[in-house]
Amino acid sequence: MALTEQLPATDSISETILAAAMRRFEQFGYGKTTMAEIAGDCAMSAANIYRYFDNKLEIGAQLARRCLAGERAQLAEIIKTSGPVSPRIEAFLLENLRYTYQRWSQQPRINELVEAIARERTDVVQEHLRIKQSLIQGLLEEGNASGEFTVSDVQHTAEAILVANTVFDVPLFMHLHSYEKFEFMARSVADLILRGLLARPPQ
Amino acid sequence: MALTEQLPATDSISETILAAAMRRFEQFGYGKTTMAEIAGDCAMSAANIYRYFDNKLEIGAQLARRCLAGERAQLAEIIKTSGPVSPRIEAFLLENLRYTYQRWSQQPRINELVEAIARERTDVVQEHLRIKQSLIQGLLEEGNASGEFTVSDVQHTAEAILVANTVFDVPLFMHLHSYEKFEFMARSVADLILRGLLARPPQ
DNA sequence: ATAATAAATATATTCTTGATTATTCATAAT
DNA sequence: ATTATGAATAATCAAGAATATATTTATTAT
Repeated sequence: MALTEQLPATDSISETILAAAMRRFEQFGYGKTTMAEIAGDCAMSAANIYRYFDNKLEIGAQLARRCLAGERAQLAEIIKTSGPVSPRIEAFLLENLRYTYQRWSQQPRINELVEAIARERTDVVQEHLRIKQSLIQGLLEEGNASGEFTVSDVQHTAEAILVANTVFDVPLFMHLHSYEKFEFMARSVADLILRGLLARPPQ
Repeated sequence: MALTEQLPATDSISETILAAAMRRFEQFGYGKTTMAEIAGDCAMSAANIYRYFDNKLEIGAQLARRCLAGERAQLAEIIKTSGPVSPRIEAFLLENLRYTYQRWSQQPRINELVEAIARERTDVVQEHLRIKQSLIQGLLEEGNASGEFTVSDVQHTAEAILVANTVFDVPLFMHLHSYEKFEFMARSVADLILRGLLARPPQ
């Protein structure tokens, strides 16, 4: 299984538009940025943007996709180290939390973008979750192969692990606790799950 | 540990007001119900309600507390059966989901009340979670006593179980999947957790 | 043909203002 | 004293006009 995903081919004008939009979204937010402003930054008319993107939401969706792909690249980086799988699963889940929290607290504008997309472009988020699930699935398979785990249904187990970590994945919850508290809870959940995954000696 | 909670002492006029408010909230929702209407139903002036409740939100909070207490009573009912603890934990988590889903789909008005309270009276929800956690804690202790589990830190484990089930507890997520899908996922998560809780034979 | 635009239209947002409603208070009834 | 109210005030909501913005279309330039 390839851990590095393929990016779609890109043409230069689309890229220019995306870059301009990203700068605006970062600084002023998705809602406050107008098509005219993005166009102005690219020295073109607003109408011309529509030759490259269906609409504003599609620009947002493409940027959100990249943002989420970056997050997954970071996660993929973490788990591709060698050694036992358990600590890598824990590291994966903790990194996932770290990313959610820091985007929520440090990049509220980007977060606003991601939330808007989550609301109106469910497909983007679902793709993200699907790929994250496949990353976990890979880890489970690796653990099975090495004898560390004996997971019979890697697909549904990976899904369950993801679902159990929902609270660490949704910015909406981040205001409820301090980062330290969340980190503690994520460790607890990870440990709880890992205890169940570890292979048992035949009874 | 007492499984039945103590309700606060109540006087009759407060009860009349609460009952009228509940009928209105059920039928028309929290937002659309006015203090004047509640007062009218009780044949009193709106001003008089303020002799019994601080404000409208407090009426909503008290009703929400009762609603959540009813939910917990149902959960307590389920887990007080005898026999092995594992299936009772699973039943607890499934019942928790069932309650969330059916309130979301069948009683949208009541749900609106609970959501308003969740937003503006965090304390009510936190108390609910605290007591649910203590219910799970009781199960873990029971499992430890019977030798079914070997859980070293029942408090934090109970918290982790609750946190891992967040998605089944928040109405906001209910639109994402069918009930059947949620039920399947809740089973997966429960099984994942239970595998880790079960006592291992000494290695 | 392709790329781009200005002008036209449709959609969404903001703002204003009037009405509704929550809450308080001074006063009356018991 | 206690219970209750009508009237006053403050806060919120809702409807609609005005504005701003997204998107489409007809046209121009290359």
